[in-house]
Amino acid sequence: MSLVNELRLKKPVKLLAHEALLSTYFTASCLRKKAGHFLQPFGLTDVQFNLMMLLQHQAGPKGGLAQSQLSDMMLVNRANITSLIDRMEKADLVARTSSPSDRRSNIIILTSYGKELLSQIEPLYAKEVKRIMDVLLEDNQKQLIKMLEKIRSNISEKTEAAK
Amino acid sequence: MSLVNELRLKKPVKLLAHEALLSTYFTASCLRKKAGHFLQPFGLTDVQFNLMMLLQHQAGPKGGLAQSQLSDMMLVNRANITSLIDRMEKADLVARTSSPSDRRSNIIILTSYGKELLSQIEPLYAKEVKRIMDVLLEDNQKQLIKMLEKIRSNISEKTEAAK
DNA sequence: GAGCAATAATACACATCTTAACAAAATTAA
DNA sequence: TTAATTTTGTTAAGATGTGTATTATTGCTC
Repeated sequence: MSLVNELRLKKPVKLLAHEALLSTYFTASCLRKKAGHFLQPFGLTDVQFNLMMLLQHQAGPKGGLAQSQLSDMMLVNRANITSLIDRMEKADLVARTSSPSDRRSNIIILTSYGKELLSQIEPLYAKEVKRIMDVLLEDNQKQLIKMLEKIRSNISEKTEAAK
Repeated sequence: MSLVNELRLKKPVKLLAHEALLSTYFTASCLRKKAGHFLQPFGLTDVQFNLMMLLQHQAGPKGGLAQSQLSDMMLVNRANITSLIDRMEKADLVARTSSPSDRRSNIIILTSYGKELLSQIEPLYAKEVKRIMDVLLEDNQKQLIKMLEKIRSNISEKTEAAK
């Protein structure tokens, strides 16, 4: 089913480039919604899960990531991370620890509950991601990644949020 | 530059399918940010602009679209449209009119200011969309659209928000 | 070393999104 | 036709996103 049908549009999108943009936009929206529903039974949002995955797989040797690193890796504003960590700390998913080398910086780590919960969800999540993406052959997935990369490289403000 | 570099990740994404998902997600995020910055000088957000485009190009013969139609076309919840229209009405971009055939329904139309503003922005917007997407050949854009369509078709809850 | 610019986190105001609960109106069914 | 169901829009609570301003620290420069 095409975008026009899925969105119940009455008329086709005139500009191919615009349809490509809208497709990207709405596909991401669908993926986020799907992730949200998948994670709801575990009491997590997609954003919270992504943050926990970063802590699990991208943390340095000492463990944990600074809030500024998290905002870079999630392409969101720093201000955003503050309230996100507030909520996740309240839910005992992560904890703020102080950095020995920089007193301005908070190093965020997974709590034992956070680790436990993540280890429970992650294999199921990976399986579902594979299921969804495996409508495309591996080569096509690689091609998709390349094409999206080209598009991003052509947007001047791609790192704007990392400020 | 690859996703891993753009997000300053320390380690590669292990699962190809997951990288494809994240690529889609972050590319959409970049496109939205770009649109937001492009529209800021005109006093519009990307969401408001998209809604105005729908009113301009998807309205029925009588002109205007019901809030429920807008929520379908934007893949967002109905509750969302209420406050969005509130803000846009306050900014004199659109107006609520009553439907002659259904007293529950509001038909949303562009104000003359909204029309004027849109006609000013639209050609510039189209030009910029073309500029961004034309890093891909037409055939590649079509292929991208097809691949994303396949992915969406494989997500069970793709129309969930249209409820 | 003193002063200044950059960086990390926070606070605030506001836009956008979700779900759930509600009232009013339209539609379907018995 | 009456009753049950569905649809439309609104409200409220809460999560996520933006930009701007502020505070505390760090690092650079002279």
